[in-house]
Amino acid sequence: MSEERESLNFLEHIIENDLKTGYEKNQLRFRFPPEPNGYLHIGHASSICLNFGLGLKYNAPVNLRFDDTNPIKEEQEYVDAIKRDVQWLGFEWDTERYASDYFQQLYDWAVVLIKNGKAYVDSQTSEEMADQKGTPTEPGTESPYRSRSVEENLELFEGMKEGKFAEGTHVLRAKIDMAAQNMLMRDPLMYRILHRTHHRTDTDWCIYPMYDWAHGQSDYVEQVTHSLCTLEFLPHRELYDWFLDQIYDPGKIRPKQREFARRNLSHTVVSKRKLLQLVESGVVKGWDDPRMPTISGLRRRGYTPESIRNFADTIGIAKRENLIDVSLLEFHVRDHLNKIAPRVMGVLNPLKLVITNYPKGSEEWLDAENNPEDPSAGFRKVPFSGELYIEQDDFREEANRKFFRLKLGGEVRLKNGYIIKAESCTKDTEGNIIEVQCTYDPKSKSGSGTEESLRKVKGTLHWVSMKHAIEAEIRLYDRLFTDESPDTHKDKDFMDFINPESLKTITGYLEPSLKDAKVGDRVQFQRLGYFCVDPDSNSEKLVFNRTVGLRDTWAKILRKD
RNA sequence: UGGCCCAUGGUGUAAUUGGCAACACAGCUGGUUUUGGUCCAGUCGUUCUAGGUUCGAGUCCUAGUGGGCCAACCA
Repeated sequence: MSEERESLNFLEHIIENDLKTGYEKNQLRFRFPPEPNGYLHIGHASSICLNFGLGLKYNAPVNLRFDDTNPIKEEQEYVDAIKRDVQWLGFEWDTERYASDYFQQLYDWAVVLIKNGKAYVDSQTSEEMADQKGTPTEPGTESPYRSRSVEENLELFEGMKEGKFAEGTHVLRAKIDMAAQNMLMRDPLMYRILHRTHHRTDTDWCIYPMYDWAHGQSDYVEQVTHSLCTLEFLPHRELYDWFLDQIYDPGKIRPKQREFARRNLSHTVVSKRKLLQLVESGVVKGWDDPRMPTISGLRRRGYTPESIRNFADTIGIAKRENLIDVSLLEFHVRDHLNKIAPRVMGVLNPLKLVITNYPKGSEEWLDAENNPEDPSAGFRKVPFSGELYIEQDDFREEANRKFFRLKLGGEVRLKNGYIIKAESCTKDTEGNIIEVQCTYDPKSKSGSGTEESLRKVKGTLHWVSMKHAIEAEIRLYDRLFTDESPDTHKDKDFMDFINPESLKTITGYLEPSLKDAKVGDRVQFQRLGYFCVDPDSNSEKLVFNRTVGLRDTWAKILRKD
């Protein structure tokens, strides 16, 4: 047995340390806190895997908490989509929570702050307050309303809550320090007036807490021990702690905010605003377009939850800037699909192949192994006949020794079938090859055990019988952007890097066993890649998405030459 | 022109906390193979710079360089 020490990421080190110096293991608690204002993407997946992964590792509960403090942007539709995505990834939350569950508690605590002289109602415009904020190098100036009496503040705040004031007329601010180095400590807003309908509290409230006032207190209510967020919230930590100081009961768990660097994936964007722009501009067909880095897009593309979890585990977590190559994500989906996807044959760029010595009009059904990686997957039958389709790329009139495929006078095996030899080909008036004529060796049938069947030939081609083939729409996807980091160029917009060839739709010819394929089924088209059945399929027509191509050594050789 | 955070092979992340810099991916070479897939073996390549502390520094200190973040009634 290996005695290798398990390597920990920096957050696990923090937790281990906390376990040594204070917390009991059974006190640990985490949370994943999405705002329900958009769809989850691969970056969220990483955060989900981090938080729920820690929950699994330490056998600690993880809450799913919706950070729903802004009724202008948040909708039930997003709540539903987020829950579906987290579940699909394979995680179970302990309890489903909402920041809006705590609106009353938050209000009560705000009253405490006012009574303690730690918060006040400001009645200036947002422009005036912005002017007084100062800059990172100059201190701000205090609001003329900063010294209102506790009684007046209480009355105004209650009035705000009762809906007596119009939006924008008053806010509640924490009274901290207008000269603080940290801009967030310069009397940050705690509440604003919003006469809006909230997806859960309806019209119960016309004041809504700001993120900083809601998040840490929600962690505290839930007794979350480690509140993990991305690096841009680092300056918020001081405020997070200040707010907790105002309400903290020493007998309870005091949550800690810790920050990690968000994972950036190459050749894509993940900001909700930019994703929305892709949808609204029609570059993609929707949030779940298979080219989108959303979880719903990846799901539709054919990614498995396992592959995404493995990806997240592999890339780890740290505090430095990063750009993870999308090929690593592709590696993980291939790795998983290789183990589970049944093999089938399909031809995407058909070239007619005629076997001149095959008995006219006859056919036979050959045995084909479903998955060499999984013997228990068994075998199926595929029909063979004298007229087949092969890939155009698999035939050349002449070629050098590196070309393992079919060339005139050369031999090749048809997968699960016979060894054939190309004798001649036919061209159209423009010189394009439109048909290949060949002969086959009847004794070379796969699996027959004959001497001829055991002959080694250099290449093996996939094929389908023309007569038995079923047609399907095949959607071939490529990266959405031509640049590895499209939204980091100062002089160019990310939309300038849209890959015009991110989607190619063609007709493919598939073996008939695919007739009963169901939406979501994942298969490997042998020698081509992994494909899955798209929800656009119906009883008339099958639609396949290419999840990812197979590793292609031949393409690499071609590139080098 | 203030403060804070970060810096390890091409990419991402580790390094038993100051003790022989490693793992995955990518690359390259070869082998197996009825998928130019998978699998197997091998190989290339790393601590931003300059000082300092120390028997010993990727790790600690100082300075520099480079990158990121900070002035929404967003989260």
